[in-house]
Amino acid sequence: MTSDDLAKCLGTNPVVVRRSMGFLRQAGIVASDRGHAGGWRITADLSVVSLRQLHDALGEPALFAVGNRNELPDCLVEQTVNAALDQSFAEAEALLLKRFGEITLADLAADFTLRHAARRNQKET
Amino acid sequence: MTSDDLAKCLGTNPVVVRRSMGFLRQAGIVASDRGHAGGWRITADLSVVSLRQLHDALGEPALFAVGNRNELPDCLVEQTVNAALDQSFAEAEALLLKRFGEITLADLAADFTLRHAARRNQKET
DNA sequence: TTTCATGTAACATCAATAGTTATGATTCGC
DNA sequence: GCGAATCATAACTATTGATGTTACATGAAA
Repeated sequence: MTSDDLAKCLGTNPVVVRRSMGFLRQAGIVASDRGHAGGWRITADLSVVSLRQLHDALGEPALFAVGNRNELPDCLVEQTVNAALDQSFAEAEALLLKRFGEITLADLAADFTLRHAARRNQKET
Repeated sequence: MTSDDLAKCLGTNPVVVRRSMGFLRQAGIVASDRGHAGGWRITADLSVVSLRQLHDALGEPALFAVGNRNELPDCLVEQTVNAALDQSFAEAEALLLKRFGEITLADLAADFTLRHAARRNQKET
């Protein structure tokens, strides 16, 4: 599939698609071919690639909307609050990454198939 | 304490302080006095106010850095991905809010006291 | 009545993300 | 080989949300 077509599906720009797909290529999940009839291909086994791997491949972007203003503040109040929040966020992050690790692209494909069939049935009724 | 003094401590602007403190006042956690010798007072019992309550009082701002582009997309792929992520995020959010509910301002005050004593000892040595 | 505060609206700034344009490099079909 | 299709990438622009600022009104105390 070309970046142009993907961009249309995603409602965005082909360059934006290439930016993200480039990371997935570095991780060996997809490959790209230049020139005529080129575009993107999935190279990995869907049952092996987890959401966790995609997250890692995309540079482990921040999961939480908030974070410490300073990692090592002089202010003792700030240190105290940071410590309390760090602990809670670390637990939540660990759980989130664990769940991401349990969901593979094959799982999503299977769920998609169910949804697809359900929609088709609905149309026939 | 005045908004001006708080702003200096926080390295920000007094109006920004008032914006946030206004929410805490609505929740009954602090009170403000105008005029001479006015400013902000804590009105709640420190052992009763949890981080969860602060979070709620401040309007339950988003905890996660990512979210669904559309809540109810037509696209079946998007629906599939949303469902998978929603589940994981819901679990992580529940855990996070639970932890926030377990931490009170009194807990933070106690931890601060320890850190304060530790710093003092370090200076004496 | 002057001074010190908060309350609040309106505006400005900043940073991060997303989007765009432009150009170069590669591949395939003819 | 030539030209069209496609990715690669740098540079620039636009958008958005959070934050910061200014200005002015209101209220309370000395």
